[in-house]
This record gives sequence, C-alpha cells and structure tokens, in this order.
Amino acid sequence: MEESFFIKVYEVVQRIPFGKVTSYGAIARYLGSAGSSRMVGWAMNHSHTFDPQIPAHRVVNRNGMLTGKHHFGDPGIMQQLLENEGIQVEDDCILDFQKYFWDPSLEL
DNA sequence: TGATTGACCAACT
DNA sequence: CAGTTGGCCAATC
Repeated sequence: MEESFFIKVYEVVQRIPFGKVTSYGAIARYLGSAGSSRMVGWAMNHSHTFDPQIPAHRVVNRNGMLTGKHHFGDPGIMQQLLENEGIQVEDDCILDFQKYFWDPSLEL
C-alpha cells in the first residue's frame, strides 16, 4: 500500500485514544520527517475531505496551543470538544498538556 | 509548469 | 533574547 504522507497522518490521528491529544510535530516525526509538521496541519485542514470523523481537535502544536481552532468552522469548537473529553483548556492552551499528551511513537 | 503557501518545529544569527 | 531561515510534502494560483 503506497499511502501518501497525509494518508498516514489520518491513520494516526484516528488512533488517538479518547481524552488524549498529540502534536503535529510528534506525528510528523513518527512518520519519519520532523520537517513535515506543516503538512500535518495542512492534512487536518482537508481532513473532512478524506474522513469528516477525524478528531482533528486532538491535534495541537508543540506548546499545546490550539493554533488551528479557526479551521473548525468557528473558533471555540475545538476547545469545546477538548473540554468535552475532560481536557481543560484555557486561553487556547491545554492545561497539563503533558498529562494528556499521546505520543504515536510510544503507542505504535 | 514554476512559484507560493500551509493548523509547525528546530536551529542559527 | 528575539527574529529569521531552512526543511519537509502536497495542493493551489
């Protein structure tokens, strides 16, 4: 199966357990290219095109900041989804980010 | 078809 | 210490 880079991104994101989050760089690095972290964000932008059920809200930047919240249709949706999973979010930043951080390279 | 951008990260100046 | 640049892959102009 010759899956493209962004296809693999979707696979990883879909495997993020409930109540957990990860970062763009972590996924990109797990795939073998730390520089492709931008592609991860781009892939999330079109995630609904591939599969609208992709939990893109569980993917944040390295600082745990909800940088892509604007791409969920309306700002605030991303925070609502995270809080719905028991994750505390304040000022567009995840509290105890390390506690909820899920590294694909550790699980996969 | 070449150049630019994109929800980032890390290193260098 | 803060600003800039390089890097990666794919899509859009």
